[in-house]
Amino acid sequence: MLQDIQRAALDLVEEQGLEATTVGDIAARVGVSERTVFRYYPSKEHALMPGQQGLIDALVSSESAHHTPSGILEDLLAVCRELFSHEVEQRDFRRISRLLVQEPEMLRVVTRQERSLVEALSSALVHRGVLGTLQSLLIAEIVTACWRVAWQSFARYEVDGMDSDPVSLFDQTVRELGQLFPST
Amino acid sequence: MLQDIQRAALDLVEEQGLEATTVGDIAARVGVSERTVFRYYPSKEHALMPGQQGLIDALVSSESAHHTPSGILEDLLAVCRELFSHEVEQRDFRRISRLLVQEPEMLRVVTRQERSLVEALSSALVHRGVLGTLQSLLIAEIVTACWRVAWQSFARYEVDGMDSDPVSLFDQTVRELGQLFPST
DNA sequence: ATGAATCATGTCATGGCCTGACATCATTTG
DNA sequence: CAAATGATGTCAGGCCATGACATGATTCAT
Repeated sequence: MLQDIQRAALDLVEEQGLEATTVGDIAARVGVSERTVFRYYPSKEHALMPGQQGLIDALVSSESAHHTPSGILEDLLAVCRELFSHEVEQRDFRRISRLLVQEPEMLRVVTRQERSLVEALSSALVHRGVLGTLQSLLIAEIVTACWRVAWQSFARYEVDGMDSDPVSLFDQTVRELGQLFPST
Repeated sequence: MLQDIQRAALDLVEEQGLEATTVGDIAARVGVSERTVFRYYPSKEHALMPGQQGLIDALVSSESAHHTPSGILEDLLAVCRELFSHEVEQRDFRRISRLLVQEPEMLRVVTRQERSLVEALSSALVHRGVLGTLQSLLIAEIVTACWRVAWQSFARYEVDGMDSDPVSLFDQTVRELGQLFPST
């Protein structure tokens, strides 16, 4: 049912656009009542976007042998890289990616939901006891930003019909990030 | 009127919390109709948060003598640093800062609005012709993240009743950021 | 000063999102 | 078989947001 609703939601947004798609439409498409949609998803946004719980879990539960901010960041980005390559295989990841570009509002939905990621990750980092609050917050923001930028780049390629290797796209993002801070 | 509404909105959120404060409450407090509130602000969120148009304008219109990604980032962060110190002088900046910590949902409001900043800045950077799309996007995300982290840190100090120098807080954020990418 | 145009505001209606309360039906379980 | 459980529908209501239109004030040209 969860998937039925999400599929219907994505179908409808592709057909009619985001703004024109109401929860009632989605419910009707699935053949359930509007109320039922809200039983499965806390909001219309969540029905459209599966959320990043997998990413959150992976990052929060990841271990790091390093004890420096830069080492920890590196490990977290490695986790992202790994997960990103798997995500692409998910059935609806590409559809959502295309919507990210075609419906600007979708990116806001994503960004809003990613707050949970930043909050969970930063507090998990603080909890490890190695990093300060500011460092943890900063790292969580950077990791999230990387994920979003890589994803958005991937999405652009998808829409343009170009084939792209998600992993190398992620690597490129991280590489560009590193180049922003030259070794002086 | 713009300020009247915002003040009333902030007053009410401080008194009753964010969730309990309706647009009707705000309108009643100011003595206008609900409809009028929406004439001045496109949404309840905007009434609470003045938006970052000043920051957007400053960043987008800033000039940079540098032609490397790292140089441009450095200049953009300098603009932020400058603006940040001014923002703190604004009458309601501290109030909003406190709400950022006390009402978690407020941070989501901010984050959502900051999408405009990322979009405007990244497309402005692309337009300068020096940076690629991915680089521009990445820089815009980093700049925004820095602003948010510095602001959030400032807000935490505010709530804890500690005095803090916003500029040195911003500097610290940038410094920590740099340390995430060790010169190898 | 007058009449028209403009502007700010209010009122009303509507639609979409979301939640709580309760009824209903099917499934499971003892 | 009967009770408990769970999934779903129905209904009511509140809040956010927008469009259409009326009204009163202000401005401005004559």
